[in-house]
Amino acid sequence: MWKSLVIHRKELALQNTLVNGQCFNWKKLAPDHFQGILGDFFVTLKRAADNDTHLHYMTIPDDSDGKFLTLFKRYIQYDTVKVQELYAEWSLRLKHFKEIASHIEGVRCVRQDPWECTISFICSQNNHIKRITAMLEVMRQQYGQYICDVEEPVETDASSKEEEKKEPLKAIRKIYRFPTVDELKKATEAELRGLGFGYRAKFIVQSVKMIEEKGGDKWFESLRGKPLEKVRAELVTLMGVGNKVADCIALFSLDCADSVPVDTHVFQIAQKLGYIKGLKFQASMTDKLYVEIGDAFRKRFGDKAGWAHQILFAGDLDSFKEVIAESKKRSLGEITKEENVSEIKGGAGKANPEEGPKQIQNVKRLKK
DNA sequence: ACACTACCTGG
DNA sequence: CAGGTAGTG
Repeated sequence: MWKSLVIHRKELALQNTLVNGQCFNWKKLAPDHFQGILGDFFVTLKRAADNDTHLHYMTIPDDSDGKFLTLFKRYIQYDTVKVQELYAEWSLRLKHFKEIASHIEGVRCVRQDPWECTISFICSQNNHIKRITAMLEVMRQQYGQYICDVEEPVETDASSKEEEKKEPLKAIRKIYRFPTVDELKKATEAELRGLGFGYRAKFIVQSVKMIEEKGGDKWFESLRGKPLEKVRAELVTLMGVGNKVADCIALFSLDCADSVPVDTHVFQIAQKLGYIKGLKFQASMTDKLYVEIGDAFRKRFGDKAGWAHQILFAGDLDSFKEVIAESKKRSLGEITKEENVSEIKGGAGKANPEEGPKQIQNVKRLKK
């Protein structure tokens, strides 16, 4: 049974929020048509082309008591964050932010379950979204609780396309929820390797054990509300969790809106644009440098810098790449030149008077 | 503190 | 090479 929730496209664009790399539990069936697994529910989300204000949803099991709606609202931070206000504020404050953001409206950070988020991002290292999504699907099917069957059009390759054009093949996809700590505890390294997790298999097994020893879900909950530095320090103790993954977990599941995950791409952009203090080029990421780049973002965007980061880099997906690549480059360059940005509400980071755009002269290639 | 590398797998 | 990390000099 279909129901609907009032939320404008500009507050939540399914494409820009659900499959931008912050979570891996959603599948795009068509534009504005997605399916995913959220808690105990299998969810279908849809927007009509002629309706900007309503989001339609259907779940299995049916949401007869509104339990899903509560869960979903918390997931998208419906009551707590208005992204249009953030867009407006940064657009006003920072030249060209608007230019970028106008191409990628409705980007939100979702508030995920920290346990699922942690395992997901351990899988994300040195990996791409498509495979991460596939790996986690396998993990759910192997260790999670069964929810339901869903009929889906089967993926066709080019050669067989002709014959299947008339009546597209349907396949049954079995939907399972994400395993609990106890459920995933049963997985062995060999098992996970066999399932295609590669060298991450060991990290998962060890981290699951560590998480359990620390108290599981209760440990994660105890991290909420703590400052980012503290949260990151705790998370980094897990095997397979470094700064970047820790920041992803903090931002996407533990309410650290000021967390700025610095991946290789952000690192390279920051370097070229002189986000980094001093003129000396550094070939590799260090703890110090990592924090420095994050601080540069926090100084410019304030206590929700992680959201700004997410909006700016959500556009790095193929669908947007060409459209905004140029405007983004200019924009980020512009941002470094902005004065007085530390006045932004809740602006964090230390003021640094002598900081300014410094073109790095001899930027050698990062990778060969 | 920083540099460098191995590491699973597949597009 | 891909939205990294642990381990080693």
